[in-house]
Amino acid sequence: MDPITSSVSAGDGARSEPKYSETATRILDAAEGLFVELGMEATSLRLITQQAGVNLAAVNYHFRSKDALFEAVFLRRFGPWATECLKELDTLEGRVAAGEEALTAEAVVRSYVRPALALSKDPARGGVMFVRLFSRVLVENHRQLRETMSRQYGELVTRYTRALGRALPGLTEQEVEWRMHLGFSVMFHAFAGNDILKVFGRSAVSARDPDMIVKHMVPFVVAGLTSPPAGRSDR
Amino acid sequence: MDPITSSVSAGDGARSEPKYSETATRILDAAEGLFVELGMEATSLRLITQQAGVNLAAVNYHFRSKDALFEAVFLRRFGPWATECLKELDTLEGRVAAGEEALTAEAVVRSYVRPALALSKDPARGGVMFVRLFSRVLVENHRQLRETMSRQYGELVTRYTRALGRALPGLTEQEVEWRMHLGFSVMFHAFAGNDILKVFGRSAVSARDPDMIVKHMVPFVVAGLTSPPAGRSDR
DNA sequence: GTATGTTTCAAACGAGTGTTCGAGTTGTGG
DNA sequence: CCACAACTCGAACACTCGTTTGAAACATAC
Repeated sequence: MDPITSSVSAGDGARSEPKYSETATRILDAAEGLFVELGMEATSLRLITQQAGVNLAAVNYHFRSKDALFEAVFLRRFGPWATECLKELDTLEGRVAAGEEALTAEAVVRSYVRPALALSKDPARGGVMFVRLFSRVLVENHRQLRETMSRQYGELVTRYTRALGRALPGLTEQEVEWRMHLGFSVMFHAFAGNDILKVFGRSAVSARDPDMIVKHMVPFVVAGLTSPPAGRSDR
Repeated sequence: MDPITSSVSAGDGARSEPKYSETATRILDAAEGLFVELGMEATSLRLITQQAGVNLAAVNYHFRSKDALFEAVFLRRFGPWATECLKELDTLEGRVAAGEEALTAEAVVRSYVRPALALSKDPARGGVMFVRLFSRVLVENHRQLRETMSRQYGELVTRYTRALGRALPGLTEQEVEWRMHLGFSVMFHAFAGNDILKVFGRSAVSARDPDMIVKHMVPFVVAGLTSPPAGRSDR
């Protein structure tokens, strides 16, 4: 029987983290690094399997297709991150409801930065790979993956928009969405190290220490989010 | 004789905008759109030449190779943008020296946003294509292109760093570089429409009107740039 | 007219792509 | 021991890829 259906859907309708066999894991690990470094199109299955030390046909056996492999590589990291984000939001909103904390933009930002930071510092969960992969997904056009994301993780963005809206009263819904977009964008690309200075060969900065990144990025993002509303009219 | 050497280097050592034959231009136009939409690796020369209505071999005749074509596609837009940015910086610094204007972060930001905005609104110069292409170059790894950039356009980033440093006294050189990186990153990805909400299928926002983008992005970036320095210590 | 240099074109080249297939191997329960 | 499923493996399939070639078409100058 093919191992795909047995691992991805674990029975009920709830989202679940599939367990992978050792071979499948080796493939995922190798593919992750190569997708991040070379991009999905430029990475061949032969390179992946060679680096993973498995047979070429194993990819199609375990993942059906290259596209499905990419999706699996991404979701393996994205799932846990999203789960942790929702948990952070839960506790934050709990504390706010209990009057123990104010719902500030910084608190919201930290609730999604913290899981990303934890991931970045944990090599066992892919380290900085996930963020770099995400920054690629933002720019490239993985239609199939986007469908999965909007189907399975729509709740995430809905809840963040609502929380940010409450943290930033005085802003229209459109303005909130704009700042969400900009704030998340900065985080992922900053973590991923997509540095303009690097493109120009002036990369003294990107020391790639995740703590350093957070230190510089969070104040930047918070300042952007909390800046006074843009001009009143719509032109 | 091959037309490459005759167009790219126009004699002296100065950077020059090469003139392209009609066939070469058709190729550049088609390639630009496809590289932006599909990425360089996923775009085949056959697709480009078919869409451009030229023979397949024309690419290698006019541009030597696919890699060189990509570089040409990018530099055709980047060159004019960089030139205009330097011009804006010149006039800004001139007015500052004459005491007619203060050197604010916003003025610096606008000096690189304005050329990008002008480009985005001018279909004859590629419209929004250039910014989207740049956002891809930020994420992907075009080694050859990066060498060209750092060789030919190092001045651009040097001058911006210096200007921003003067506009933001009180910041260390490292902090200035960090904010440069973050500020430019936001601009390109915002213009390019690399929207997180879009990935999740909640894309009510990205109306893609360049003026709208500027309206929301500039205050965000300026607020981030001018925010108080991060914590004093280095941890 | 011929000669010369530039540009186009159809066809092919060899290498590399994702995917499939069927035989082989391994491991587990009866 | 056997049957049966899960898994691995080498070989092949049917393409597509970027690039090259050599002959034709075109332009320009003498």
